[in-house]
Amino acid sequence: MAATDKALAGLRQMIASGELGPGAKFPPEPELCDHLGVSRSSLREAVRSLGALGVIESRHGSGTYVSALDPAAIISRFSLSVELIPLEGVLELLEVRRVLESHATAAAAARQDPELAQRLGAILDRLESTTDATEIQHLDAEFHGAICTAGGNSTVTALTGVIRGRGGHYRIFEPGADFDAIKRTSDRGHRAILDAITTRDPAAAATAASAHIAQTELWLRALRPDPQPELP
Amino acid sequence: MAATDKALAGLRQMIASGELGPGAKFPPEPELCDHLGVSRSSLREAVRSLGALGVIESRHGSGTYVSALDPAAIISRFSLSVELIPLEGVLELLEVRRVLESHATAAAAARQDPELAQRLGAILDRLESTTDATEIQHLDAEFHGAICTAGGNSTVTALTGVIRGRGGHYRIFEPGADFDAIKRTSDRGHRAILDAITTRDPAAAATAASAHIAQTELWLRALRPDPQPELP
DNA sequence: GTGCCAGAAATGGTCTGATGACTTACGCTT
DNA sequence: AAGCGTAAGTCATCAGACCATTTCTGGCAC
Repeated sequence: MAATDKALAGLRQMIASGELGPGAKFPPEPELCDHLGVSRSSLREAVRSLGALGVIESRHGSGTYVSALDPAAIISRFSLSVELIPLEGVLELLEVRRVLESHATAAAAARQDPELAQRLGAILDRLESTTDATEIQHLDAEFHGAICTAGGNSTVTALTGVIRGRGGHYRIFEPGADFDAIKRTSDRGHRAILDAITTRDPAAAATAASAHIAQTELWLRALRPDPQPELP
Repeated sequence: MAATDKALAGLRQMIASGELGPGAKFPPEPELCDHLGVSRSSLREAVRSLGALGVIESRHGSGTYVSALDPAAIISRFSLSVELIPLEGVLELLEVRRVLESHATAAAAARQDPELAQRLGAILDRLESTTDATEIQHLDAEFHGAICTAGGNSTVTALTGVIRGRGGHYRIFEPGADFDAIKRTSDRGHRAILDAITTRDPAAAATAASAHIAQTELWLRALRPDPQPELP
């Protein structure tokens, strides 16, 4: 087995066996090299691999630690790869978002939480009064994110967030011929979702969310040419 | 910005900008070091990071290439991190699987595909006649995997597969007091799913799949102590 | 005794150079 | 034209040195 793979397997085993739980500190690099039988370079490459996956994290001058191993945090790391997926693949991902988010929206509607509806309404008021593409994107994320959070499953929130972030790189809301029509349709969709939540109608909420995201899929399909994601 | 981060950003930018598409080959390491302004160690750590995420892959003696950037392949890389998530988190993930897989099962039922029903029936025949834990796990994966594939979204198939694989590390089907009852309930659940697919009833299929996976969640909750995932 | 500060120790981050291992391409032989 | 061996190209690994950051420790001032 290759050196880096050996180190990778060893590190994973230390976590999987329970020897090191969430937040635990690894031995210093020289000690790990000795224990795993690889050079420092190979060990460090293995550490980077697990770091990219959100499993461990190194702090300069302090040490290397097992992460919290929280599913939401780990899924968020996916954005590093998802942001590079071409449009073809993004459309498949949007189906995942549609299914998960309509589920979460129904769960949010089932909750007896007037404060949530009020907060969502405030977001929509701001969203409907702006035409700035960046602001639209942020408020849209805030709206859907708040609903998913109310849905109660942080993993779903993280996953839908990653996918939504990827879709956001395709600027639907650029000033153009169709801008007004698209914006009006989008605003209507958001209001339909909020109405269903306000009236505590989970089935209507699921339908509204599903339709809203399906509409986004249609817009993206029309945008095929020239995707230019911006990296942070 | 740190050297490795600089290299990471540079590599991602080369892909995101379209300079290098799926399958394209990167320049040799020394050239990349020069271009990105970092040492070879730092470059290699950045490459490993993106490799772990399934974005690029290095082939010894050949070169470093952009991966296919297929969403299903990228999601499959998640198993490296998901397999390390503690039981608490796995339960949240199972809700994701339940929602996605019941959707995919409904889609499979909507298809007019007698050959699928026949194939699934053959799997269940084998599954019902075995009591070996490993074989049960494999046949269960084959059954649900075939259904998800028929659902038509490879991203959903990959995601549910990763989560199912994680759950599989908790051995529900170990010989014990409840083995017979659990096995019988599980078999019944599978048959209910197949019946719904055979009769082309998407709603019933979604319900059956959802109930079946919810049952798994209950069994896992009862298994809290001593999870020992086996790494390959 | 408490709080602060400087220095020392511990630890990860980066760079350099050399060597090994594998793949690919080329040219030679048959 | 096919097969084969060699050479070039490329990634994999190791070793050692030095830098940057964090953390610990001891002593000093109050």
